[in-house]
Amino acid sequence: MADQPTGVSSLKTLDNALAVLSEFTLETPTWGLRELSKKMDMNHTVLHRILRTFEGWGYLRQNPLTKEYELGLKILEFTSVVKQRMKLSEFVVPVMHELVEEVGETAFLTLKDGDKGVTVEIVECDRPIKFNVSIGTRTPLHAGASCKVILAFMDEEEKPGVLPESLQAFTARTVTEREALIRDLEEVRETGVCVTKGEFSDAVCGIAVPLFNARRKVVGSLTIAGPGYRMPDEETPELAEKVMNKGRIIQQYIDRFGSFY
Amino acid sequence: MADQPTGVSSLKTLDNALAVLSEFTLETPTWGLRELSKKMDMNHTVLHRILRTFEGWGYLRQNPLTKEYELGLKILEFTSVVKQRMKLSEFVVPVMHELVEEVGETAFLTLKDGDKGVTVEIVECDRPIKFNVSIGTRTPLHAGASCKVILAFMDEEEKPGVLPESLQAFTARTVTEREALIRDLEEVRETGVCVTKGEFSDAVCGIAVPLFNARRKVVGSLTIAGPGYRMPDEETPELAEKVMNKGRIIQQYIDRFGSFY
DNA sequence: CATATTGGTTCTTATATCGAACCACCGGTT
DNA sequence: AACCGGTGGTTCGATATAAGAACCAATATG
Repeated sequence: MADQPTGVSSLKTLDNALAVLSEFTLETPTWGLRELSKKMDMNHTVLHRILRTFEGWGYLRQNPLTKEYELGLKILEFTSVVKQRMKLSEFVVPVMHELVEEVGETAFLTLKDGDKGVTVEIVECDRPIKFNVSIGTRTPLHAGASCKVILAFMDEEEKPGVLPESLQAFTARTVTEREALIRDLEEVRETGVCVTKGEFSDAVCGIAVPLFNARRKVVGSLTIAGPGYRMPDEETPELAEKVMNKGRIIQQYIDRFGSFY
Repeated sequence: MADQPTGVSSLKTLDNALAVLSEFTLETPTWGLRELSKKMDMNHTVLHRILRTFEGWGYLRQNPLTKEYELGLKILEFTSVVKQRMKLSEFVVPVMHELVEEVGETAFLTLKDGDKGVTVEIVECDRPIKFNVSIGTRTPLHAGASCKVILAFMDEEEKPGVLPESLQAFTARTVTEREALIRDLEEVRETGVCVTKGEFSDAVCGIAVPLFNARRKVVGSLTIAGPGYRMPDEETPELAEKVMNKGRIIQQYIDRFGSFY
């Protein structure tokens, strides 16, 4: 998390507050008042007021024993709203379940949000070893099948804005060469599907197809991912075909009901 | 949504902002600037700044076509944090799945949050007709099995604070008589399980057992719910037994790993 | 083409936030 | 017990900051 504020036309108090909220992450889900005030280099009185206000609304709550603050249950209220807005559960998830049945690997749906891909829905497969990811995860667009396929189908003029100067390497196999990446993307555009091996996480193979809105702009992707040894090269074409089929079904749904502007 | 602020030691700007955010509900997920400013009786300039600040952080986003605002994907980031904090996915959900297999109805986990019960996890059954509920739903504690069972096991001194003056009726069968409710709760405490029929939603039967934290305070409940005709009186004892069994397993887990302070 | 919307911006005033200094409490040291 | 360093929490005056009337620009409607 720990995003940057926009800086333009924003409320300082609210900016501060949201910066505070963003510190409650998977890595550091709880904070003491003083502890967080040091971390953020923020006057502890100011921080205290912010925490209390959030607490009053249920966004945060204080552990009565340790006095530490953590995210409150109020947050959960919004997830239903977001998801229903994306119309995910009623139609897309069942299709994802079918896909998981067919391929035996975890499937997930990614949406483009600015210069990041966000995992918005996951259907896990029923095996002890499987690809693991959390809802809400944000990753740059240049690595991993789910994100690369989005990048591949973006308008040329939009790309410069979302690609950073230097492409961060997540594994030894992440494509960090601009030229190489562009060649990759061209191939993805030709075949209509993106297959990656260990680019974002070691030993993970991903197969992804793009999803478009009514104006033919990429808005996200449908992906399956699993351990590389279960997805050898000779089987990927067959798997890719299955992902593309389900992708087409979801696409038809989007076209008809116009979600994901 | 649309909760009240606490009023004590809070930041007005942030309070305003959170009040704004709370207007983005399942019923009204999108708002135009002027439209919302009227609804909230708030100067549109002020509102505009709030919306823009939220937008800058990804909590809201503006539909570029309609110019309306809606919740952004940033929200999803937090859900993983909350859930992992509750340690739900890794252990509790599998147990809930087992329960759903056994009884063939939807199961859900409710946590007490102040004077409300919050649905934090749902495992739906695999039937066309089933009980439906959204994650994050907040309901008063006096109606429905999932909430009544929490109320039943709360400390006596804590109850006055959470029970409103008049008990809202959700259906014709909601218990709104204080005396009757107290008798119900006593029975629940004796049997250790709460069975309700159509108290919160018409024709819905719910069976719930309480969950306690390390200090033996009720923190939530495990519930199954389905259409009344599939859960006739003669079968409820058997179903209740199954819910209690799974409840015990989850309870053991909580006792060992101490989630849900 | 006038009117009434909409979203968005500017600039002044007054108000709401900041933050130093302040408790009260707790646990360990001396 | 007195002291220290560490919590979380509170108070109140100075001033930075957000409120809001008046203002665009654009679109839609008659």
